[in-house]
Amino acid sequence: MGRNPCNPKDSLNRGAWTAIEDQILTDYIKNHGQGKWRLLPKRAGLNRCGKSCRLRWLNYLRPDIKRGNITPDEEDLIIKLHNLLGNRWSLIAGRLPGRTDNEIKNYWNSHVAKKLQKEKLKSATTSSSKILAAQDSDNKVSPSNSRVIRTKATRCTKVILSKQVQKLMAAPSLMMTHDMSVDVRCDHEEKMEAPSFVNVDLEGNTDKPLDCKADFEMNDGFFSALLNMDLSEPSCLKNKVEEDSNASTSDKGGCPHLSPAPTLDGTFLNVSHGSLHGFEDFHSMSGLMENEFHWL
DNA sequence: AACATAGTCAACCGCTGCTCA
DNA sequence: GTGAGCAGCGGTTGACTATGT
Repeated sequence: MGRNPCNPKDSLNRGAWTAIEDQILTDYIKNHGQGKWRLLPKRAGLNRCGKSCRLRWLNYLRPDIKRGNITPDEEDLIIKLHNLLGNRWSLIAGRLPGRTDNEIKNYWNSHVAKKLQKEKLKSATTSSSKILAAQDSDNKVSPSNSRVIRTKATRCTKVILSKQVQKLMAAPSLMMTHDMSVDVRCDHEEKMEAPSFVNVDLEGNTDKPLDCKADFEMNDGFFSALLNMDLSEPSCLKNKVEEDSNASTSDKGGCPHLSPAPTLDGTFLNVSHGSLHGFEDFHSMSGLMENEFHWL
């Protein structure tokens, strides 16, 4: 299935790129743009496979690449993002301008992982930290306990909504704003008249009561709010029902507010004005995504 | 100086998911 | 609905460099 674009038997150049090859590739992409990587080597006159060209450009030659030491701020962000996203290096890199997934992956493996391991060892030796270390260890052993959200792509994909969710969507506390648009499509299309799309208005009202499939499109504001959450701050994860109901639009900083929403297995997702509302905690959000919503 | 070991990072490999015919 | 072609992702490898003995 379109595999093996770089056949080792081909007499293509392999290994480190020369300055001349770099120049040829850079010139070609400047003139013709990137993409069509398979055709690029032939057209540019490079004796490389397209995959290799793509990698070289994305990880090394791109003009917007920031090279050099990872700053402490960046490292802090990498750790937070890794805590949230796991080994989704591409997603993590997307939040660090100028950094590539390969660079972050390498940095993680050679610096951060070891550093964290050392810290863990150190803390494990002190009696007061033993419990925390054990909890951390448990999280690693059991993915189901992890706070890592198993998203799979930079854009959100199909979501299956059950009848239960349909009912919840009719609840006024699920607010679909400009930050999150939803197309809901019925799974039982054959029983329905065309068009098969179900309208969901800003109040969450729907006109079809069946199991549905939705396309979620979340903009940067939504995702930023998610990523900017301080996961170490328990107050971010507690329900602030009264506070939120009184001042739902007075967000300051990255700690999302919560709304008194109905629950799916005790959880609910609410999105409003670029902030993220309504998580009981991240366990529940993981549960929401993995069980009721099919993110994977 | 010579060798061994550890660390770093560019590049490769195999796979998945998306698009399109 | 199916399969080919492709881009992109994450894990791994291996060349190179730095440091220690």
